[in-house]
Amino acid sequence: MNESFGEYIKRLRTNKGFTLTQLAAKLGIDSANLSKIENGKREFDEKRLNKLAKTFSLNIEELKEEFFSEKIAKKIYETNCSVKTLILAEEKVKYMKAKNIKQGNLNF
Amino acid sequence: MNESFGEYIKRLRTNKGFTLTQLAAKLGIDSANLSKIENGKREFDEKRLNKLAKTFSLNIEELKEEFFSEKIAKKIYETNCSVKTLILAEEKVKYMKAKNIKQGNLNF
DNA sequence: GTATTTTTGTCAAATACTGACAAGTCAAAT
DNA sequence: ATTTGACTTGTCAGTATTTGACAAAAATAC
Repeated sequence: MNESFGEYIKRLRTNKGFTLTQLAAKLGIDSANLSKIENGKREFDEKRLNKLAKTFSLNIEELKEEFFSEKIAKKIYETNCSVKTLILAEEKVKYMKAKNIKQGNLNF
Repeated sequence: MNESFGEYIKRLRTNKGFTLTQLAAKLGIDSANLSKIENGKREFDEKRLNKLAKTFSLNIEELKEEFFSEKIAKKIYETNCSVKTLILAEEKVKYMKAKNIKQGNLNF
């Protein structure tokens, strides 16, 4: 069990026997774009998560986990950061949360 | 020791007794923008990291750690994800690396 | 072979980001 | 009270990035 979000969608789609065109229609996008999404050349738009969940009867929370973990993974991958950097990042998140709870804003 | 990247810059600057205008000039930006950066309302452009390091005689690697950890932290914060999601993300990073070493591309 | 499915290239439109400028607040000095 | 300097905020045009659509090519199935 290890795959990109695109591969995840592709697996769901083929398991159900859908073509790109069929699923794309359900999601409200072009089949060419869906192809790119599955192959990691485009991003899946967050606003379509609900349609995706509905189509495959997925728990929306689990789906979001899959989706957001991908976003974070990309960031980690693209910055090519070390474990040390990750730990620092988690500390910063705590700091952000503490600060924004106090101040009630979203600045960061 | 816990601060945002903006606060980090501000601390460096004030410790040296620089004004916004002075540091901004060294970095090649407007003082108004530097103010926004320090207050978390703008992003610091990666291409200016070297000038920043030089100005304050910082180790560029440590500076990058500070910089990239912030980027990752923001992603984590903005997706409001759980620890579980983070663990999943790290697995995905491993997967990405393994896959792209094999395939030699950067698609994800 | 043809038909269907998938992938790729390209483009304009939409979106987001950047740096600069002007105008604003504020505190300290005179 | 006015001026000065440091900092902050709002706005805006220019830039860069991302998006969805269409056409065409490539791969797969029949």
